[in-house]
Amino acid sequence: MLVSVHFFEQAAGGNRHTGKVTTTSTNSGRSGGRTRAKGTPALASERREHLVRLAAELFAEKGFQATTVRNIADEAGILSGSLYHHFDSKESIVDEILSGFFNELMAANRAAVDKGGEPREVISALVRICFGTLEPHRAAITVMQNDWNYLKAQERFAYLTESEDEVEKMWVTEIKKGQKTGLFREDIDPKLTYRMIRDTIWVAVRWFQPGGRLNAKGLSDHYLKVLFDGICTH
Amino acid sequence: MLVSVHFFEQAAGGNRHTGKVTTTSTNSGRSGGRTRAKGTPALASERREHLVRLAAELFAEKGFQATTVRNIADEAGILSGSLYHHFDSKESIVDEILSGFFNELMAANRAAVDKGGEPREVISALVRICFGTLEPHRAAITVMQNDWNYLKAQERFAYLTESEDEVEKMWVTEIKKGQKTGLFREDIDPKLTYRMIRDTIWVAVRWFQPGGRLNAKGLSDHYLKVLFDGICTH
DNA sequence: GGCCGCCTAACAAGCGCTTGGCCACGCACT
DNA sequence: AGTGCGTGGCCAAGCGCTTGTTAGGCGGCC
Repeated sequence: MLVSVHFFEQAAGGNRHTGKVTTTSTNSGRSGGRTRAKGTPALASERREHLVRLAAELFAEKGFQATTVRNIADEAGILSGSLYHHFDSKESIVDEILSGFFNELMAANRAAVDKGGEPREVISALVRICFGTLEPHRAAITVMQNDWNYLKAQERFAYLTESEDEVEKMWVTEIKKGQKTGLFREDIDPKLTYRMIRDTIWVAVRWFQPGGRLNAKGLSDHYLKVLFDGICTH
Repeated sequence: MLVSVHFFEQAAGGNRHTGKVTTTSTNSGRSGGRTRAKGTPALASERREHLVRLAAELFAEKGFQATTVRNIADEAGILSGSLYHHFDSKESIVDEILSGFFNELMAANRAAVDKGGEPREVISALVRICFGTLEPHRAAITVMQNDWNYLKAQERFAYLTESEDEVEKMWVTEIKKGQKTGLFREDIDPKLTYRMIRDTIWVAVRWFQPGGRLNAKGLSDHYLKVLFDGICTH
């Protein structure tokens, strides 16, 4: 609504709707180049991937539901209907983004747990993994924050809930292990503690800026300090 | 000819609209008796407040943008257009909910800071205040979580940003004070720490259940333990 | 010639909101 | 007692607009 980011090469290219004025020249000017050069038959569509990245950028700013297919098309300099040549629905776009993110995240999480070690080390690793995804997967995390309820209600995105459950088990197991070995306090609730850690990390996507004062490592270090030892001096 | 209408048209008119039957009980109680008793001219509309509460419940589940005026009207057993007899826009409904919440929150925050005391006590009080609003103001907090970006872009809701800034100053001031007196560690970033605390608290509205295992006090106690001293034993 | 990428043009459904009117009630006034 | 009238609550109908999606066609490249 408020956006209207678009650049104007589109004005020439799109040449608008009711404008009519002979489409013809339209194409010639804009995508005429296309310049996919010579070789490269574009494995599994290079254009498609580009569109996904454009969509991801918009999702990262406003979330999934708040982004319209016309927003995405505008950003790409095409019309909304043309998107359906590459995707069969708006949801399949976000599916591609989300499943990619979750595959990577779950693989990294499992590796960290399988590697073993002291609970403190494992949890440190998990925290670092999560913060580490903040930059490369901003879109997926934003969508996960804003549209979780909407998406998880659809069976297509059942993997969201499944992944969530699996991750929770990892964390709770590790926290309990730490309590047994006397490393962690007995008077904290494992499940509750996990939830708060999880939320604190992911919600950071709202104010985290890739080029900003703090990078993923700085955030992780800071948070782990507070998490393990608190903000008080001892 | 036209006279014939009188008796039942109202009852029929009540649950109209495509059969549907709506929420039933709502109506029966509603315009049938009307029963506003005798005196009580209903100061500033008692009906209106009821509608606000219904809307708040829906906002608490799905957020503001995801809730339609027809959802609200359905819940009340009336047609969407009828809502505009009480409110002049959908936004004025959420405004009522949000401004009420922020007035209460800010007053409590200011009181806690003005009361003074050790930074640890002040911060404890602030944390408890926030967790304490989770139950009575679920709707406002959910909206604040889901629709913050959309709302803060409109000047009508300028008080959101203003309040946010004021609260941040309170927290940062208090944290820095604690660092100066040697109570809090020097190696934490006040602003960053505040943000993480804030987010952790508010985001709890997603899984917090009023009748559940933990109430606001339980949550506060647990969180303050971890915040001040960490999850490790010492 | 076949495919890829895109346009044109529309669709049905849903959105927030408006307009105009009907009805029941309560108060005031004859 | 009756009449008149204001008012609060709602319905009926539909406005203009946006949403995701579809159908068919056209042009350039291998």
